[in-house]
Amino acid sequence: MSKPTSPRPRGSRDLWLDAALDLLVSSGIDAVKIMPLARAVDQTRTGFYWYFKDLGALHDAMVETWEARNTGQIQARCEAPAQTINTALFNLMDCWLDPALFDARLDLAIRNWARNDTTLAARLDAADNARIAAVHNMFLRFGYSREQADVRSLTTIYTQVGYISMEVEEDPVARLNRVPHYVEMFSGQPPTQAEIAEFMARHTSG
Amino acid sequence: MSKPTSPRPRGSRDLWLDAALDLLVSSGIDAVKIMPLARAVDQTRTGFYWYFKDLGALHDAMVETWEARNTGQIQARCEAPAQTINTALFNLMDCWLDPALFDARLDLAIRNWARNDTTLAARLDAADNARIAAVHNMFLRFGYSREQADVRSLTTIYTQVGYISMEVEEDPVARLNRVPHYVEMFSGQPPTQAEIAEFMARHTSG
DNA sequence: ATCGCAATTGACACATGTGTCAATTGTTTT
DNA sequence: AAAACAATTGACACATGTGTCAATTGCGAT
Repeated sequence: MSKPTSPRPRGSRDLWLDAALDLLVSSGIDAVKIMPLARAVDQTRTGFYWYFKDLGALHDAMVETWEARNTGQIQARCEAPAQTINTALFNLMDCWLDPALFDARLDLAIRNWARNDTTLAARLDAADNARIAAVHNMFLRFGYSREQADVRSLTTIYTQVGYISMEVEEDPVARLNRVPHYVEMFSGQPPTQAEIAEFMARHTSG
Repeated sequence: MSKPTSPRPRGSRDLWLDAALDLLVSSGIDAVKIMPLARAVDQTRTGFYWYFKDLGALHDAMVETWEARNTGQIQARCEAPAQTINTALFNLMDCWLDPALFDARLDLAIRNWARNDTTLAARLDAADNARIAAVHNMFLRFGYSREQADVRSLTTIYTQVGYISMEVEEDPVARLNRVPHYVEMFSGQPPTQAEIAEFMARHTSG
């Protein structure tokens, strides 16, 4: 009873930044304001200014976090060694299934934000082009023509962005079972039972 | 010289509504506020309340406009008579190329808005399901298995949403030329020269 | 011309948000 | 324990937004 109301623990830069990213994901950039943030982290509003110059500085930090977090993950997957195009595609599909490899919700939030922020839009555009190029090179590596690699890489990326954008909620098992069919569409060739089994094994751990 | 400053023409419900939709498309729902809107239409802020009860009433009117505008267009295209799956898919592709058939920018804006509005999200979800079902039925109609129709209809819709969502800007000719390749991926069968020619002819008017 | 309704207006009351600053409180370091 | 630095605080000044209301203006019908 000696502590009537707990004396408010100290803040930190990350306390604010993490809360800001959560808010961005759940409610969009327009909801990322200092007053609601202060309520969320149980700090005084003005304390914010100790860690950040102003709202803009917070925004910058958020974008940097996103870039740092998602950088190169897709590229790495596309460049991973693989015997066949289907194995390579299964490697890439890991990203869409494992939140640790790719934060889809943050990606969507950033995409929405970029719609009203031209400098961010440029950064996002560069990221998108890098992703498309990575998938494109993957198809080239397995002997597809430039034209074929064009359409197939675009479809692969568009499908993914569309899937995220629609915030599809489906049964995880049904979703997993559909992946081999997507792979078949993207490559134009049915994956072998061995390829499918290897992929499934990765995503059915205890 | 007897009119120093023009005496501000009268307003109307549509004057506000159209401006609101423009703002929604260009800057998102959070930018749709009465004061900026008043500036945009050169009216007094309070005049707004003559035509709408409050901001919420305007929002409702905006959603209704969207539903009225885009309703059934995709369904109609999917149900249009066609000899082959590829012809049917080309019919559907018309939507993605003709802004009069489908307002992609408005669709994206609504999708973003729905992310922070649960009742709108439900309406959008219903619209999405209707679209997927329409494409799904189209594949069934041409003899695809339920499983194949599943994956192919989803990929078709996801690709479209992804394309819109990424706000891709490409050369119209390159874009048009890619369509037959998309159709081939969606159906799994190369379209004939005649099918392609018929489609191209529709989109190469004087 | 004037009556009556449609449309517009400014003043008011209120809410939420930003950013600055001087004063104060907590925590280390010497 | 005192000095030095880190972190927090409330008061202040200001901006933008919402919604109500009574008064006024504009316009068409009689």
